Amino acid sequence: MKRARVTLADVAALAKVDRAVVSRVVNNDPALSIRPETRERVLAAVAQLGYRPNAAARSLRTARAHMFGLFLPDFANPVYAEIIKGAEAAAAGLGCVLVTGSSTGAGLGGYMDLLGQGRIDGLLLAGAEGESELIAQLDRMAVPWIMLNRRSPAVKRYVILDDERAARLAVEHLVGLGHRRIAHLAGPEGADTALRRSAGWRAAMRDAGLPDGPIVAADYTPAGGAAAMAALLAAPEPPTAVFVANVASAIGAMESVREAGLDIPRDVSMVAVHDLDLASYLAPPLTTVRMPLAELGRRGVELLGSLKPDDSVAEVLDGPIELIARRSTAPPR
Amino acid sequence: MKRARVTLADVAALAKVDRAVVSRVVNNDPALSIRPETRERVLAAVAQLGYRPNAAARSLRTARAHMFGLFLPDFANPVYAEIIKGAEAAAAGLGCVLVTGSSTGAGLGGYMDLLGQGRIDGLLLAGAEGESELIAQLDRMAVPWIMLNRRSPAVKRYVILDDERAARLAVEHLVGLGHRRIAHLAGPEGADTALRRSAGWRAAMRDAGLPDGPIVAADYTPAGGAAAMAALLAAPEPPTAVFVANVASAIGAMESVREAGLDIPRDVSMVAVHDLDLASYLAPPLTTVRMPLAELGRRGVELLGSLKPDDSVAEVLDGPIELIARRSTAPPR
DNA sequence: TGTGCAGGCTCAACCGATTGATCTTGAGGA
DNA sequence: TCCTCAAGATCAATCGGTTGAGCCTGCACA
Repeated sequence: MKRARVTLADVAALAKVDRAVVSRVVNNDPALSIRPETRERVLAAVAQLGYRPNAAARSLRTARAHMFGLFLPDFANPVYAEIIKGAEAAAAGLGCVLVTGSSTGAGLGGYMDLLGQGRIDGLLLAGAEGESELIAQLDRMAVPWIMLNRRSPAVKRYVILDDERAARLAVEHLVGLGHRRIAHLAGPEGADTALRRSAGWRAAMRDAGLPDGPIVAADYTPAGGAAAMAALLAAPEPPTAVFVANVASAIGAMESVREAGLDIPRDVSMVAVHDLDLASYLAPPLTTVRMPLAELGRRGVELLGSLKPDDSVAEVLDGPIELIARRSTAPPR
Repeated sequence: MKRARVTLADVAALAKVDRAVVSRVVNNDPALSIRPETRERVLAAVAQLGYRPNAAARSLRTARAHMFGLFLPDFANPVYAEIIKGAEAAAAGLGCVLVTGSSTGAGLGGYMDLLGQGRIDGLLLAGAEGESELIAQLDRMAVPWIMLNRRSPAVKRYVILDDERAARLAVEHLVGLGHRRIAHLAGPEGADTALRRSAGWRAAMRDAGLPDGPIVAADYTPAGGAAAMAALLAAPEPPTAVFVANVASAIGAMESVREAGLDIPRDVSMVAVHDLDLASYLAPPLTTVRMPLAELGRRGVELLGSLKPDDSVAEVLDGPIELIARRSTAPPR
């Protein structure tokens, strides 16, 4: 294993020019006027030595890290995988990489401690955890941040999806099939996405001239969904359809329906927010509303890259939202 | 939003000491002898100004980035989520953060280009993509690397799990239930994990005095599993049980069984490698073999942190491997 | 009174790239 | 012949921490 550690100076020596020239050639400095043959010599030296600029030195001098942070609750939730993909691609487009951190580690505070000063050019906060103390700390550290799919209480710094519309699509689908008693298996209390989806459900029910059905809150996990669904089914007059706020909960909810000896969609129709590959392989294949999650990650990075420090952002991302009808929804009996 | 940019010099000025003292206090340099009251003054100044060391400057001087890379095929596969969690926790324990990259972006080559020189102290390569060209490049860049759950062809630099044992456990479970025609829905051809799991299956069959059943290769995806399972079922004498090399494939395989009008476990028993939360919520709940995936990530980081550059590692991780019996396995009819 | 020594700090070089300022050379014009 | 100017390249300060070497001061001991 050869240990190289090639620096600007090495390249400069080989090309017989000053380090400054090499730097300017490497960075394509438009202010540089140089003879073509000199440029060739430099590029040849770069190639021959396999030179790559030292990230730390560059960051130190330019005060740009070429790195974005992405903090999320849990890698195990495939919904975040989509967001990561979009963010990663956008970052790569800007010549940057992504550092990811999750709440399953030391939490946002611990994560920021590990990062230290100036390691990232901006931070994306996906999902939960909006502790304003930490936000204040981010501001003190001069790190631009944006919340993804979650509004910040104080400052306008977020990109969200049109969850209300997603909910409407889902409910309208159920109404169109003839359902009238449509329950809502909502997200965790206080979660912003949960609120927006609930609002959409309520609005759509009203528009259809239907009374609000029962609503139960649950974590965005299979276990949470299972418990909540059991509660809904235990009611004296159970719903004929359920609008589930998240596909992870829906997976658990389906299990509860089976446990209760009922059939989807014969006894209960089910539609959930967020489309995953997995949805088509569930039993029965789950009807979902596809949301532009990758787009959300992409846009977040894009904004971090272009935003001025004190600008506020309050964007409802205008991506395709569509109902993917599968076999978990059917007319009521 | 206040923009601070507090440096060592600011702290030193406030505490009326030299920058060197502040640096040594902050880093708990044992070689420093200092009066307690001075130390107090320094710490007070640090706290008052909210000083945090600049990561770039520190990296530049010490040639340590306090950052590890983790490259994986796809964030959407929950198996990698487990590995990430373990790696993240271990990195945090070493005071480091994790940069993740995936093949869905620009690939390993592009990822390394983005990282540049000296940004990471080591790289974990999870899953596929073992192009030796890139490995050579890593060596040139003096980046220690380790493959996770995949052996490298040339150099001994890997940590793997005991996939052969996992396969044995699965097959023995099926044999114990009375199955004799046990098929294998293997991983992608050439994948190292696939080979090891196949070997385990073959060995366990032999030990049980059974002839090898049919074997079909598939991607570690639901779609791959579905296609492969369909092929197995189309055989003149279909198996009564299937050992599936990966839980993602199993999800697709289950769907194929249902499509064929058959029942799990009445007509076909199924057991898959890797336990996920999700497995208990499938229909029926899937019997799996739990592997210490988080442990794998943890150990990878640990080795990166302690390994000397040219050491070789060839470790079979000794973590708990256990069969989680659920309802997808039963005696044959 | 001088010497030795250690405790407690300070000095300053260095890591590697960037970038505004400056120098050199040769051509063209007066 | 002298001056101007621009192309083409170099100089050197700078980013913020780290760290080995060195500098004071005061005390102990002879």
